[in-house]
Amino acid sequence: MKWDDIQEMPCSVARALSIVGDRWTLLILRDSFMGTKRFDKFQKQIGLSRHRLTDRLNKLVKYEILRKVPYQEKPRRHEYRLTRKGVELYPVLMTLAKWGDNWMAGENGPPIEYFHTACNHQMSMNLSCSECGEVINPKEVIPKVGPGLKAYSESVRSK
Amino acid sequence: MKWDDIQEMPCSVARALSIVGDRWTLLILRDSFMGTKRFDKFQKQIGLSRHRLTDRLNKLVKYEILRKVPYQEKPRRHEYRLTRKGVELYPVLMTLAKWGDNWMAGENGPPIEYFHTACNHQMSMNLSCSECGEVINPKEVIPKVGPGLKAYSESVRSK
DNA sequence: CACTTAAGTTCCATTTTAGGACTCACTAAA
DNA sequence: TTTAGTGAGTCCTAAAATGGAACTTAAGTG
Repeated sequence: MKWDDIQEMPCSVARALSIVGDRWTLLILRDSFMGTKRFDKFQKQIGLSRHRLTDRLNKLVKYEILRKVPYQEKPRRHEYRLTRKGVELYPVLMTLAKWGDNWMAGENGPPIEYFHTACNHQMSMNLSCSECGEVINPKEVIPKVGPGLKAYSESVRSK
Repeated sequence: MKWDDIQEMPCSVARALSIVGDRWTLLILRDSFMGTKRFDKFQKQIGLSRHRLTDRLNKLVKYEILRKVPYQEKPRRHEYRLTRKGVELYPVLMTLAKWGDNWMAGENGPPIEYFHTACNHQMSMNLSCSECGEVINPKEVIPKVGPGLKAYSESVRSK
């Protein structure tokens, strides 16, 4: 199976990873969320080759996760900003960060801490139910076949 | 920068990705959460080469995200089960899935839907604040230098 | 004019990956 | 008692992805 094929899988995790699941893309997005917008800054902060960075940024623009916004003419220069679609990857980054904090931080503790201005507390983030608001326990969540998978199975069967 | 070097970065996202941020690992874990435990089953469901799978499973065992549990002797066979550390990757998978549902599902809708037995509703998952319980708005979260980053800067400066 | 900056490109050597064939230890079927 | 099958790998080679350094373009600076 080639990497590009996983985009076809009837699985939202696979489809998301087909865009964001390579070596560097999530690190680029981490920097985007921290305010980085320009090519050289990404390159220095992340330390990947310029070649790769060009590639990844173009892919993110193609999939409308970042967009190029000109910030000067003569010479024409532009910066990369998160779109709505990009901003919605925030939970992915934050859950990764939390797991890293919990399991990979080492003796010095987490590198970054988070402060919630809405309630004035240092905090961490949990998953909660959109309906009842309670914190999620994985055992209380049951995955069921949804319309996308049903349609897929039918289309496979009819071949 | 080599891939292995990102583990040294003072960033929890980078450290988490150094383990789960390659082409296949999160797909393996997705299957683990869906109940898959055996080599061949992973291989068939994901469609990666056996060679890669061996590699990835060993890495996950090494980092104590999965553990090998024997289920028969003669010949000795074992299955791969999530550890506590592994189970705590649940939010990462679910936030990826939600993003995929929202942005990559296509006209047929999401392949999987989720049902919360605690409240008896079909639901999706949000990030909420550990302190006040409110749903998180990224703009209301301020990252601050934590102890891990402070220790790191000091150790760099003293060189 | 020589130097610098931002944002890429080009080239080449090295790494990683995909996919198929092969192995090993055992069990079940003919 | 050969034959086939299964689970879990290992080995090999060609193809793809990557890292690093040097080069390019279009300005602006001293």
